[in-house]
Amino acid sequence: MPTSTPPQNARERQKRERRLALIEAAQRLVGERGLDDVTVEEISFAAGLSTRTFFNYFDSKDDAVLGIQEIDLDPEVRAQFVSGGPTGRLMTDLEALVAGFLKDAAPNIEQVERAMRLLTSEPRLMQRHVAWHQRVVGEFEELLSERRKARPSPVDDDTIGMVAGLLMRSSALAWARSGYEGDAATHLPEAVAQLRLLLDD
Amino acid sequence: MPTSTPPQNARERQKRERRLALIEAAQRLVGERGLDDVTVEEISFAAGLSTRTFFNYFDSKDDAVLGIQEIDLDPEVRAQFVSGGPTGRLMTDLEALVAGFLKDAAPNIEQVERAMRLLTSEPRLMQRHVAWHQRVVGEFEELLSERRKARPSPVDDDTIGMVAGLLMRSSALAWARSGYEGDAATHLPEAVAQLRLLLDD
DNA sequence: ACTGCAACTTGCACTCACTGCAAGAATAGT
DNA sequence: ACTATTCTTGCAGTGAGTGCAAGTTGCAGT
Repeated sequence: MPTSTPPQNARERQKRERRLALIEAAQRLVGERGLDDVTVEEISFAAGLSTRTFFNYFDSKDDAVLGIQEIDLDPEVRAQFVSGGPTGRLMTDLEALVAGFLKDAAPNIEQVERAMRLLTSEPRLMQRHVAWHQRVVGEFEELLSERRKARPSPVDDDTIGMVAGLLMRSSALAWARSGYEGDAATHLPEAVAQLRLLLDD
Repeated sequence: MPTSTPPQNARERQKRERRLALIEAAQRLVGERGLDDVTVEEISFAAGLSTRTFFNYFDSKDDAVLGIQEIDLDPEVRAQFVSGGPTGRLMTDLEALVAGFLKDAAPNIEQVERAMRLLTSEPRLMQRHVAWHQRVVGEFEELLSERRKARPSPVDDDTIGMVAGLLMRSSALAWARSGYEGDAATHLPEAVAQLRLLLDD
């Protein structure tokens, strides 16, 4: 059961369709010709929209290629983490939180996969990608400072947030290495294990 | 004794001076008026150079504000790490490596401090900053894959690189929190301790 | 169906970051 | 002093991104 109910009215549907069309066009054209040889005008035209409208949907060309969107974590996962759950052990709960994010961030697996492939062929995109990643870490930190009330920790938000970000990225990389089998959250335990291994060296 | 010998010939000296002038002008003007209300033309003029020359020194306005430059790690630190030293224990050696980077990355303390302050007042800069940070992590990974020959590790380069990046950032943050007392490397042990604390939760 | 409303799209005009090129100035080596 | 090299600069151009105001389209109530 999807947490976000699919849109019923025409407005919402069109919005989603247009967004999708823009991402699809951007990824396809950039894949064919390279990031710097595709203009926003071309992407917009290919998606059947005006250039101006493109910028109603995305802040930049790069964002469209990466399909970057607002992150809205499953409220249930969020609530549970903030209230000190699900297990009460921080590292374990962090794992659950990151898994929730990974599920939310990838509504469309193929799109994410394409984005990750373009990320390696177009290094410039990495900039926007890590900026997004940083925003997610910021989100983690907010949740942490709330959770702190329910269950204090001697470790500061920055460190925990960065570790959460590390786990997210590490499992995404493992997922890519596996040839995009299943979903990224599958590789989370592996990421945690690697981290422990290093620290216990 | 500084590892990089100061430049003797006029060319090198001017280059450094012009670079400095551009950074100084960029930081000052952006601090006064905000990132989006300062043009590259104004920065260049304030530094006594042409707009075109600005782009011979920096790839973007943001880079100048942050004073981003090529990273060239102390060859000695580099060689020692690659050959499996200084202690042979990965986490400890990583700490030494990061300390080396922190020293190299901050040739001018005040400049770095100003950059870090602007980083909080101008969120857009964070994008370029993390992109730079990512480049450094990439550098770490190269060193790791070389070190691997001398001293293999069961942990993969990605994870180690990210942990090194985490330590670098964590100690920079602690340094900022301390009101920029001394230098960032001072706070490295603290960063490691925090990380261990979290993992051993 | 009609109407008024709000959301969305679009064209237009504009600013400015950034680039390639070619000419000119400064500097280093001999 | 002569020359090769390196660096600066102006110029002309591309294209990303923005504010605005005028249209268009879907929505809700009557």
